[in-house]
Amino acid sequence: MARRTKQDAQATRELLLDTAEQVFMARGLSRSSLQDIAQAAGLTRGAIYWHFADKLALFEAMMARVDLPLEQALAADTAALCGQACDPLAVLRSLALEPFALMRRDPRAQRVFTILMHRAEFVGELAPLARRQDGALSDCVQRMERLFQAARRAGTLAEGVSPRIAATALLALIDGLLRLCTLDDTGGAQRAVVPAIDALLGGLRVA
Amino acid sequence: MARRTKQDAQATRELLLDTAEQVFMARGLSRSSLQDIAQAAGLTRGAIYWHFADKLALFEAMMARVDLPLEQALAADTAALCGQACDPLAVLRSLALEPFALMRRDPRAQRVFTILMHRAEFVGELAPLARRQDGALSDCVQRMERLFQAARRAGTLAEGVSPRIAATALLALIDGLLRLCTLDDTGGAQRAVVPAIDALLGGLRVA
DNA sequence: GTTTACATACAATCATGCATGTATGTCGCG
DNA sequence: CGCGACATACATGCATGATTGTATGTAAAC
Repeated sequence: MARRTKQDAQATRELLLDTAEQVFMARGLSRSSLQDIAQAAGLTRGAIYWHFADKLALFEAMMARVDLPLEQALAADTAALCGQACDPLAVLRSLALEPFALMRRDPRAQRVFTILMHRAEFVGELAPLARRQDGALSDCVQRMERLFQAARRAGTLAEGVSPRIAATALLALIDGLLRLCTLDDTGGAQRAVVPAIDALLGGLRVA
Repeated sequence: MARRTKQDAQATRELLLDTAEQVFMARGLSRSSLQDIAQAAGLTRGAIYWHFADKLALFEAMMARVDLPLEQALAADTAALCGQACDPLAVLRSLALEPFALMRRDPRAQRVFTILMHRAEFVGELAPLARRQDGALSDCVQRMERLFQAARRAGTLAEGVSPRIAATALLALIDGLLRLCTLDDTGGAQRAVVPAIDALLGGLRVA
């Protein structure tokens, strides 16, 4: 095959990313060779090495397609809801539900979440990615912590629990629910998302 | 080197399992070669192939050292606490805290949990292991679901939420907390364990 | 004509599984 | 109680396949 136009090349890049998603999902990150991905895409490794430096760069690009929109959506939501000066716990509820809404409306996000949760070993060469992921997590905790602080000032957060602890608890619940949702395909876990988050926030609210 | 006595061989086996734990922890399951493990243990691959069929069998044996005691502890706890006919939600609280207690008192369990959560891709040849893990999980959910049913009969479970949903929510929280605890070494997540579980159970209790 | 967007070819590195070597424990036998 | 004979608990060596990175070829776009 020969050279295509720039749009074609961009389409090839997206095809590689889409295919990588599915191959990573099916065989796991480490067991997926670049040969597997290229073949599944109907191309050769040459195409991959043209568009990406190596497997790590390919994986990073794949994550970026989902991570960045999610973080933007979270930031936008926070700003919009905080502007209305409503109950901070209500804002937290919306934020907590956002990743699950994203998963439902975007199968690409669902695949990437599944890969992150169950199909990758974040160690060695992937350690920097893990640290970036951790950074996003602690950012998330900090944002939620501020909202819990606001709830404390508004008098809606229970006495005994610190905002930091509350934020960590909520993050853990979201993480666990995401793990369960990406684990079982029956959708049994999805039905527990809203009740679980409501129960936790209810338990964190003043009696 | 030459043949050792049977106790020596057993010690070698344990040494290989201990070493595998640390190597898997450091480099991840797929990036750890049997050569790595043997060398770290001061032995050769021959020793590994003598004691275990392959890497999968080694990994399975490593998990069994932690999984089986945990499940036994959980079953024993359930029986003991249920025998006292106290509040089912209190029993659930004890059960939920058990894995974290195990992690604190057994660094081996902590390493294995970390490997399970962050250092392995449960797909392909590891899929049967994932399914066994899922089985244990759904067993856990069923056990918790029965306790929530008891709470419903005792009138302590909130009206709106089904026992199944409540059990799934609690499992998700435990899973997420375990993930956070095995992720950060600062111990910040550990301080959130008890408040988080109490908050969720509080939110699931009648007002 | 030059650059782009790939395909193809090649060399090097590993990890695995197995086959074989080997020294020592263990046990039966006289 | 000594002494083969066999089994055990590894170490070593080798063949094979898989994967990676890179170097080079090539046809079309610009």
